[in-house]
Amino acid sequence: MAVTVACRNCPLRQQAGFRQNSAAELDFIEAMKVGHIDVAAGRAIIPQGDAHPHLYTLFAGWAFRFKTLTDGRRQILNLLLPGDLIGFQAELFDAAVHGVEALTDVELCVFSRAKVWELYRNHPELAYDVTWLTAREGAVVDENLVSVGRRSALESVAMLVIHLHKRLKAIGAAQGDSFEMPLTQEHIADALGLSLAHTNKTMRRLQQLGLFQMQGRRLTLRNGRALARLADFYDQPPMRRPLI
Amino acid sequence: MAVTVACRNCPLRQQAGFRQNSAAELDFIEAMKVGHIDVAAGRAIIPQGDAHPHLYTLFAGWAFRFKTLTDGRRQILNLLLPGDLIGFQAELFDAAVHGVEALTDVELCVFSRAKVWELYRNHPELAYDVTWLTAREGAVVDENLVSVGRRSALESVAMLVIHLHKRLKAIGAAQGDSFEMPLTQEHIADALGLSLAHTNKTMRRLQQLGLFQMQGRRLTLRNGRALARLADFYDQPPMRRPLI
DNA sequence: CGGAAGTTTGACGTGTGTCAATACGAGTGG
DNA sequence: CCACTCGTATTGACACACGTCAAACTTCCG
Repeated sequence: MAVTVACRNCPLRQQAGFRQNSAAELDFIEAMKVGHIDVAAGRAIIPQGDAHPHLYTLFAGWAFRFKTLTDGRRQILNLLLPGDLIGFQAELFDAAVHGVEALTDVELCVFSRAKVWELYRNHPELAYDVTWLTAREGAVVDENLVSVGRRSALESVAMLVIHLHKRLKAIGAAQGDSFEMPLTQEHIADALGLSLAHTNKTMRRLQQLGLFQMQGRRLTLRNGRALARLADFYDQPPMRRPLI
Repeated sequence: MAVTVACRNCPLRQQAGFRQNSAAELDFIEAMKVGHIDVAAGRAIIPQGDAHPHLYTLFAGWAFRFKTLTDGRRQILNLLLPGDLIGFQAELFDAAVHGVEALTDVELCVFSRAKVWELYRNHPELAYDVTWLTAREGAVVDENLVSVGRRSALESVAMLVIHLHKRLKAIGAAQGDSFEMPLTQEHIADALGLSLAHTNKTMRRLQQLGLFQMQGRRLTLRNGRALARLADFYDQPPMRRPLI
């Protein structure tokens, strides 16, 4: 069960990589927040095609955005981690053109759609943050698109592992070179545009090569350098909000 | 040569799908605009990895965002058409993590990065538009990712053709069922994650099936319904800005 | 006319998909 | 504590969509 905390004391804000908000902003955020809900692993947060979604922030757990074709083929667009915004595209457009599903049990902060405009009018710093978060999500999708389109299966999985590790480190959810890994091989396949069987063989090979290791649901990097070389991943400096 | 027009008279604004701006907004936009430049087809608008890019609006012509791996493999992330914003991610992050290249000869409106913050502070409607444009670009990338990851070559090309036609119609750049098509088969291959040879065979096949036709650089839809069925494309209502 | 850029085609190889069987691990109920 | 079950992981045999390579052809343009 979630222990509801005032936004000003939100543990996410303590993390490096989160901007310090002013008192006025925190007041507004708390006024805009209308609830805090739990969603069980595997349940929909926003059904694909839904017309009147809410606006959320992912407080705890993992989720993912996806699209499915009518015959059932599914593409995972990107993974959502604590601190990510959910449902803003649906706010902007008429209906959600993608679905969002909880990957683990998840806690969401619910915000009032009605106050979005007030946010833009009275809190430009927050408006800027919203744009920033939207663009950052886009950058993640871009990177995934390169994997799916131009990397081999081996390279794609290497990229996924190293990229995940980097994101988790940034929010303090990695322990050194290892982290909790709730993704099923089917999720990985759907994220990378691969089949389940081939995903399995590829992960197996990367582990035999000594690049990483899985013990239960915990993934440990064994040779980050080699993974990065394989994935053609040169670390960017972490993304910072430039204004403010 | 471009005939520079005051933003208030910008022909793009006449198109359906563009929001009406207030006089104050138009004043601000004109003050923020610092130039109007031409870029020849094939030249870089923003080099991949550049640190201090400008902020642009695509006024005329086509461009595309892309990423390349160090060994030269290239993935086109999405196509940019008149009215699209260019260089905003680079404004938000430390450096452009992707490149932008002119596909045809292109005209760009150049805007002052220094005034972005003023835009957010004094013109929330415009700030909202910026977020909206960012999210809409994301939606296009999402759709492309589904093609690359989960559609066959035949389906992907069908999707590209029909999606392009839809976007061009929305900005008045299509003539009925046909439009000017500056993409080279190599561009299409790089956008869809295919090889050049296979892209050619696939396009050839779709034409033999009577789904579309190319005469020189002009593409004409011959059976939009069948294309849509192949691509599993159900038309969404056009995206509208909800506020204001 | 010559050359560069783009398109088309064919022969051939392979990375990845498909299908199907088996093994594993964690719950659940007897 | 043992079946049983269900989701997940693993593996092998086989097929095919797509990649690679290479050559010719077509268009355009300086």
